[in-house]
Amino acid sequence: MRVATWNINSIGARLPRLLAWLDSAAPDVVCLQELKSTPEAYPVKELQEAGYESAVNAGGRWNGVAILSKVGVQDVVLGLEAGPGFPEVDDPHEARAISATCGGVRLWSIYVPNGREVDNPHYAYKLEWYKALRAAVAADAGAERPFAVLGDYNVAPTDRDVWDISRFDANSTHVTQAERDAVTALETVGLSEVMPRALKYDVPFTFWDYRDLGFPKNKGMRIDLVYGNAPFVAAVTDSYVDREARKGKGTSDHAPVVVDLSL
DNA sequence: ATGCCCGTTGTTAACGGA
Repeated sequence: MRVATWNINSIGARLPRLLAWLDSAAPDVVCLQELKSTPEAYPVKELQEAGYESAVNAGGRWNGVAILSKVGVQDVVLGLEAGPGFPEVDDPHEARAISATCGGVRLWSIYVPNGREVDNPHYAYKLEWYKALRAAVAADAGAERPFAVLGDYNVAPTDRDVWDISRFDANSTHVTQAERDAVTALETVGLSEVMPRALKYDVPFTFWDYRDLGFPKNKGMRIDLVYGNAPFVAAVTDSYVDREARKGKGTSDHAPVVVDLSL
């Protein structure tokens, strides 16, 4: 089974690129983030014609997550509301999480709040959101069924996971110890990271800013991550960041992360 | 070549992204 995660930065604008990538990479399941779509505008028919069922949590102009599957989508849950400790900071109805069971694997697609600046209330919201996520996934993480949380974590786990750490200051998000601790705290409930291969260069960045020739200069960040429970990690045969999908016109600013499983 | 931001909206400026 091949699963993937991709922040596509608008499913409306990205549909041609998405369909082409589904055809070439042929994943069984894809976790998508940043749909930037209303439920009505979500291209359910086009994706069906490509062979994928959709579970969708669409938030309109901002956010939005989905799970595409060729192997079924069962027991769909929208958001973190199902778990205790859902953060009440900012808008509690932002479309940032969805979970489903696909081909016997329980999967979450998450779009973690950006945080904006360390002194912005959105940063505290980001840390609260991580706490709620950990609580929400704890039971599945400890279970026997293969389980993984895939998505845009909006955190670079180490200094190596950004192109130049000296470009980040004390008010910069994505690289603070508190954010990194929030991610690694997922290990306390039984999850561990699946590290992808880079297809080029040493670090498998997943995001490059559109501005200032970010991609050609490889000024990237590794912020799209996969955490799985022990049965999921044991089944992994390969993982890589498909930076080819970042090339050319009309691309997302993120590249997909692909995980192959012997399931 | 991978090339000088992009997507959305009570749109023609503002906001968010990271």
